[in-house]
Formats: sequence, structure tokens, C-alpha cells
Amino acid sequence: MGTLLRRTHLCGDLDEENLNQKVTVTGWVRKYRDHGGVIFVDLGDKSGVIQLVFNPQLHKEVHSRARSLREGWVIAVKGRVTLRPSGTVNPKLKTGKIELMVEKMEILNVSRVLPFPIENEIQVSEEVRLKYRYLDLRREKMQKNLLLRYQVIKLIRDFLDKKGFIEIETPFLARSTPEGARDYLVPSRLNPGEFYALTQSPQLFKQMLMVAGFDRYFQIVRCFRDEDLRADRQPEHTQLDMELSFVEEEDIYNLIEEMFTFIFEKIQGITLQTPFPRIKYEEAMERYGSDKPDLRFDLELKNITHIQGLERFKVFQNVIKKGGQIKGIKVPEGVSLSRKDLEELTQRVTSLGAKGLCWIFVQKEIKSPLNKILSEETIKGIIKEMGAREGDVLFIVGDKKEIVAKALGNLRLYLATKFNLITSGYKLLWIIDFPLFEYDTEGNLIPSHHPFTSPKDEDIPLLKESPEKVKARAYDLVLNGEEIGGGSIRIHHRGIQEKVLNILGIDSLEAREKFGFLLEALSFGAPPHGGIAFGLDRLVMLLSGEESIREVIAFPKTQKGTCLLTDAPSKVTEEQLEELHLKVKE
RNA sequence: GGGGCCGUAGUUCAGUCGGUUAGAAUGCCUGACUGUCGAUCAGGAGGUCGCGAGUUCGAGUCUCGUCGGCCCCGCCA
Repeated sequence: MGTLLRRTHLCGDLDEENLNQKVTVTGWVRKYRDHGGVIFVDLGDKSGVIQLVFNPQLHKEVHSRARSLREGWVIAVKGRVTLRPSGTVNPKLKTGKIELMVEKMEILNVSRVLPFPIENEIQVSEEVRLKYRYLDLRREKMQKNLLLRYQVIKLIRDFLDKKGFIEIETPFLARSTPEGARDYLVPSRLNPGEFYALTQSPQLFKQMLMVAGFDRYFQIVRCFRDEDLRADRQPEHTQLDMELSFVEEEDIYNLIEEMFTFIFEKIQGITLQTPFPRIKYEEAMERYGSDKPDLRFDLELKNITHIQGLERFKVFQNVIKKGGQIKGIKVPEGVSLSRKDLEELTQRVTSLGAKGLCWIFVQKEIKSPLNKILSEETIKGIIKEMGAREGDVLFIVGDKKEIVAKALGNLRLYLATKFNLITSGYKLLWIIDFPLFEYDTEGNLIPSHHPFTSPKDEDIPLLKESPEKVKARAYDLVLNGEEIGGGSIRIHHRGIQEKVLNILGIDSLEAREKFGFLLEALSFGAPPHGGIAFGLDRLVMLLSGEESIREVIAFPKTQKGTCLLTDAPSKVTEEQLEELHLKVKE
């Protein structure tokens, strides 16, 4: 069945220039208002909304058919564009000065009653939205988010193309490597008992491309990790992956700063200040309690461990003895905090591993649980060290360095939100000088970034005796407190790569088995190279002002990794399992 | 693996100390209405209180289990 009426315009594109023209538009009935005589229909497509008028005196037949229209129906209408009568202009609509007097109508499809209205501000659970994602995506807001996503990707491609990069696809079905996140495994029908892993990132492939001499590679690529989900983490996420040969850190910083300046200029009309600030990992942890600090507000952490008299508090005494830290954070004008607030804050830090939270209300009569324990002089010392004034509140945590950072870093973010301290705008910065290794919970040495990251030249002699002191040639890009990218200069000498794998407890035999192809490639004249990868979902989320990456992904997964629209994952048939040489354990 | 919040009409929610026939708003249906745009007015329909078990004379309400959604910790080279 062909469509009789062919579209000539998009609904939202019509304006006064089209006055008196006969036009045909198509779209969905967004709103239906029947006044007994005249009927108004708001017809919408991806471009916007136009008001249709069905007048029984002018076009009786089409008016009577219009009476059956309902929200969500799909129609094509032909009519004349007219000015709205004076006093009936709708300033809320882009097309609010005009309307379409309908002469012909074709009903292209009907619709069941919609589970929620197709509007920007809807009050509906995410569960329902995801179940009917195709309706959710019909909303202007979601259309805008996905359009923005496309525009960002397009800008990236344009920019990198001009800079001499080419986009090369790498396999999704790859070898499972031991390090890192859990793999999604894919059974191999042709190789019984063997599995592919969906790539967590094209890391090794892109290094191979550098060995191959492509020099400047990028890819907009899906990456898979079988780990638990968060508001900013999905099991499949999209990455802008890049790698360059014959470069050092400065080359990467310059290129990326230029790229972001370009993107922000085009998307937001903002000129970013370059170079972006660079903060050493150590310093970020010290000042913000985070390796991805949000610099849109201050609230810095201050170390007060050295203040005389703190040891009179047993808890602090213990902390000092064990080489821990006592640090504080100052909330300007915080004295309005209630007992209930304090309880909530305490609960926050204890859930992060701290044993407790102390506070000092700086006012005429100082209010603090430390009043009875510490001397007046010590408390004054703290207030002075923190630079607090009357009306401020200080929060203090004493514990192991990592716990203090985590507790106060979290408090910092929470308090900034609570006291509305977060300014609008975009704060980009580099975090540099990461340690090459760290210890996991079982005390094993693991790479902070990944095992192919190059140590700093001057630290190479330290690799053997004190690997924990070795700094990496790695860098992260942070935007408004969100890690949006990270990368490193890679190891391009086989010997050093073997040494690093060794330190990680992967002996030569195992290294050769699992990473033999990499080691071999490095031994065939691998050029010095490095790169970076960006979380595209997070970037677009921040650019669109959303608080979850699910708002910028067309078909996201729930927190349990399921798709409410298609009901994936699902059981498969015995035959399928049989063919794959698999048996499901009950 | 753990902590927190939540699940009642299509949707968003209320539901007192465990007590009669589970309510509201909105949406939906029918009718009226010629300038609305959150249309208005009148009438009406609509419920597996997520599911299962238990306590009780009696459970939306209490207990246990289970399923599902969201936030967080762990995890995320």
C-alpha cells in the first residue's frame, strides 16, 4: 500500500515564509483537542510540532475523519499554511505564529494508548521508559541527546582526519588476556572448548598498528567489560581510541587540547583555556582526595596531622602512631547543618571505611565533640590552620591515608552539591605522574593503568628494587570530576616489556604464551608510540548535562545488565548449546 | 559479594495502630462544546496492592523468602 500524500516539509521547519503555500507534512499526533466544531491537532516529527486545524465548514469530510484521531497515530496531511488569528499565537512553539488548515488527510497507522506522553518532562520510572524505549526515544530530549552524540562523533572524525589520522577497525572477537576486567566470553563452534573474548579495548591491536607503521590511528569503538554497572558504567561502552607513533606526552596533550577546544567551540560555543591544568596524581589525592577531582569548586582537603595536641584524642593518637593522616575540610557558612545532617554525613564516611567523623562549628561558642577531649589551644590551632571564620564548619577524619582521601573526597563532592557550590561550566585537567604499579587487596603488585605503560626513563633503575616508587608515563583527562579519558606512552622495547611483565608475576614462559605476539612485534622495530582513549558516553553525558550515560545511549542495559526492551540475556536451546560444545551447570 | 531507597489503576503517587466496598491526580472511554494549545464541562470504566509462604478471626499494612528497578561500596588493566 503506497502513501498517497508525499511529504514536502518537516513539521518544525514550517514558518511564515511558507504562508499560503500548500504543503504536506507527516508525523505523530502529539495532542488532540476537539472543540465540537474545530479540531486542533499538534502534529510532531523529529523537527518539532505544527498545529493542524480541521474546520468542518471548510472541509467537512476530512474533519469528520479527524474526530477518530488519537495521540500516537501516524498521519500525513496536506493543507494551506496560514497565520493564526490574532490573540491565538503560541509563543512556546517555534511554529506558534502559523498553523496548517488541513484539506486532505491519510491515516498511515493507528496506535494503542501510549504508556506515557511524548513530552520532555515526564514523570515515569526508568523501568517503563526502557521497556518502551522506542517511545522514550521519540521524545524531543532524547532525540536531542542522540543528535548531540552524533555531532560530537562527527566533529572528532573531522578533526582527526585533518590531523592525518585514519580510522581502522580491529576485531571484537579476540583472545582473552589475563589482566583486567572480566571478559565476555564467546564460545567457538569450530574450536570445541575454546573461547574468544569480546575486546575490553583495542589496546594491543592498536599497538600492532603502530608497529605496522600507520603512525596515527583512531577508532570509535565498542568496548566490553563484564563488571557491575553504575550510572556512568555500562557493560558495552563506546570509546574514542587513538594511538600515535614518534610522540611524547607533550604531543598528546597538545593534540587533545586542540581537539577538545574544537569540540567545545562547535558544540557549546565556548573557548576553552589551554593548556589545561596538570595536577600530579599525588597532589590530587592530597588536595581533593580523588584522582578525578572536580575543580568547579574549592573545598580543598587540609592536612592537620602535625598540629600539637591532637594526640590527646586516642583515635588520633593511634592514627599518628601508625603513620596515618588527619585531615579536614572547611565548609563556608556551614553552621546551618542540623543534627540529622551530621548523622547522615557520619554514615557516609563510615560506609566508606572511616571509623568516624569529627566536626567543629566555628562560632562564638564552639560546638564540637572534640571540645571535651582536646585543649582549647589545639582546637584554635585547627581553626587557624584551616583558615576558618565564624560561621564555617570543619569536618575532620583521621585514618589510613587512603581512607581519609576516600572519605573526605566523597564528603567534598556531597557538601558541594548540598551547599550549591558547583559553578556551571567545564573544568578540564590532566592528572599526570601516576604510579606505574599499585597493590591490590591481597597485596599483589598490579598495573595502575595497564602492563604496556612505559615507566618514566629515570625510574627504570627502580623497577627491580622498589617498583612501587616507579612513575608511569600515563595521563588521565578529567572533566568536571569525571574521568573521561586516559592513556600512556607505551613500552616499545621488548626487554623492558618483559621486565614489567616479570615484576607483575608473569614469568617469561607465561608472558610468551599470553603476550608472545606483542613481545615478538616489539622485537621487529616497534617505533616509540603512545595514545589515549576516551569514554564517549561520559563525554556526551557531560555535554548534554545528563547524570547517567543511559540518557545518551539509545538502548542501554539495566543495572543487572539486562535489556528491558528485548529481554536479553535469555536462555538458548539445547541444540545451540550442543553445537557450541557447552553444557549449562544448574 | 555487601549497604541503602523503591515496587498499590495505563502513569505518578497517597493509604493512619492490622479492621467495612483500596483512594487522588493524570491518562483512557462516552457525550457536549467553533480558536484551543496542561482546552473546558458532564458522566463512566479501570486493581493478581510485584510474586510465594507465614503470623492473625482478619494482611496493601507485620515476618520470612523471592523477583524486578535505581543509587552506592567492592569490582571496573
